Amino acid sequence: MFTTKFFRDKEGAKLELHERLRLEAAVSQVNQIDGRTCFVRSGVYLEQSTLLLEGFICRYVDDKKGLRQLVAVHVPGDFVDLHAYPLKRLDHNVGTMTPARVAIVPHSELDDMAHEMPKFMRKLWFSTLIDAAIHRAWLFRLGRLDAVGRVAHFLCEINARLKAVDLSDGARFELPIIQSDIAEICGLTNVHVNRVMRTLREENLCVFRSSVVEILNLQGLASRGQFDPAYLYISHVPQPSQPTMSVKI
Amino acid sequence: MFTTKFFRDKEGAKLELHERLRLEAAVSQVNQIDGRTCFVRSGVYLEQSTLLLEGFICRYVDDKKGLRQLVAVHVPGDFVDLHAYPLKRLDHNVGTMTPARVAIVPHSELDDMAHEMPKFMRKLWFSTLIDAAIHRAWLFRLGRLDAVGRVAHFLCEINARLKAVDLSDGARFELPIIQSDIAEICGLTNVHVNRVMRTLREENLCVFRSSVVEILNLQGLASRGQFDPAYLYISHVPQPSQPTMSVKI
DNA sequence: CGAACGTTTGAGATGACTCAAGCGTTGTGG
DNA sequence: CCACAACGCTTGAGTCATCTCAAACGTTCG
Repeated sequence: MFTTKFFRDKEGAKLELHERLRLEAAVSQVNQIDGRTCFVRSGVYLEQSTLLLEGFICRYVDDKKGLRQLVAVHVPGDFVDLHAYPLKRLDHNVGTMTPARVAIVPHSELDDMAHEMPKFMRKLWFSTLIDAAIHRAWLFRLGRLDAVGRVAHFLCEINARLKAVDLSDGARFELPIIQSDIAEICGLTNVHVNRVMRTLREENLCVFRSSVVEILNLQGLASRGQFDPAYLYISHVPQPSQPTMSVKI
Repeated sequence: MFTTKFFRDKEGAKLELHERLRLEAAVSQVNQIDGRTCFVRSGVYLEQSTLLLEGFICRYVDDKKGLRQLVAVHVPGDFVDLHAYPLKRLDHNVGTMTPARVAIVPHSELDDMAHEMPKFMRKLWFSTLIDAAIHRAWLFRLGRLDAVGRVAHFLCEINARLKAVDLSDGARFELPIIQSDIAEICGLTNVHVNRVMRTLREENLCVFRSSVVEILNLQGLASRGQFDPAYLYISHVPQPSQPTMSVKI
């Protein structure tokens, strides 16, 4: 089933079975895409959106020197460019980070579903708002955290999101990306990301080797990255057993 | 009329007159709020949203030292926390930057409008997606620009947004905020923002004094901040140069 | 007039960057 | 099956942007 991961564990907005089935039926095709391939260009008119089934996809903006800033990373179950349904043209590019399997949903099908199931539309809207909430967490990360904190925050986020779709056991998961990807996510250079990873290793917080992330001290890593998963709106997340660090303001 | 500025000039999603009138009718009250006041706290259950009529409002996240990262700035005409309609609880705080006049719209009214005018709901969705697009531009700003670029980018954005609601003549506008606000927006210290403002002044790009921004060289400022207004989805903005066609990243 | 607040400037510290080189792994073609 | 190229990781040394701390200055307002 294509949609088993979509909206899994979303607080207050789970999909009904009939919604899930209708969405399944709306899938026009399933594609395999090579790794590191851009498949949606900024500014192009779109009539379909992409549900990610397997692999990792990112959204990014190019600067004038050709460097990239990633603005989102997507994990299986994410409706990657659902916002293209109302927007029609995106302000950024979308590409795979790894080989990926995706399900294509034509916007015309979403139109039909909007008539049939207005409540479902609300849930799709909700889904795009979670992406926006993640953007805000990323803004906090870039604006207020130092290099180690940024990487720690990112790893905590991905761990939480992968756990929600059973792709992390809560402390260990596959993440087939390279250090320069993390640099493009965290607004750092790849050289510095390398030093950050060493720091995380030396502080026994986290190890990232051969595409596997192993979190050795989840609470410590979360504290280092000031990570609070509330913005992910995942059900049953034990609320931030807050890092016990009272700090004088 | 409360809604004259809302969705003004939005590309491909202008409001019909009857939609505008219905929204007017949905306003339950109009409030005046003091400057620098938080009026929506992160995590609190909400049953209404806020349309900004006059003044400036921001959304922000606190870090553990009590420092703030602004994640959005709103200008008159913005439906500030419309995303609270589907989300119900926000992941951030909302507060005024200046004294502000706001119109309150109960979510129950939006429910009614959803039944009466499904197309209007689509436009509200669209509106929240523009906020997300702005988040992405801010991510680019923080991740890829240096201090001068960040401030330049921000000033270009505010200029463009204020111009769309007739609060900038395209080069000069009131912005009653202080340098530390810009610091909290751009992920810098207020001391450094001060030096950046001097640089912009010395390079004859822009002057910011007594709450007035005067852009002396719009093109130069945009170039310094790598600003491309496409993400604002404003009608009749001269479209940017389009992307290249290579596919492999 | 004085207090509060915001701006400006200086000097020194530091975190992240740049450039450069070496190392390890993987995949491939001779 | 080895050699080598390509790629990613690691480390070092020097530079630079931004931060921190500190002080002075300007403006507003009670």
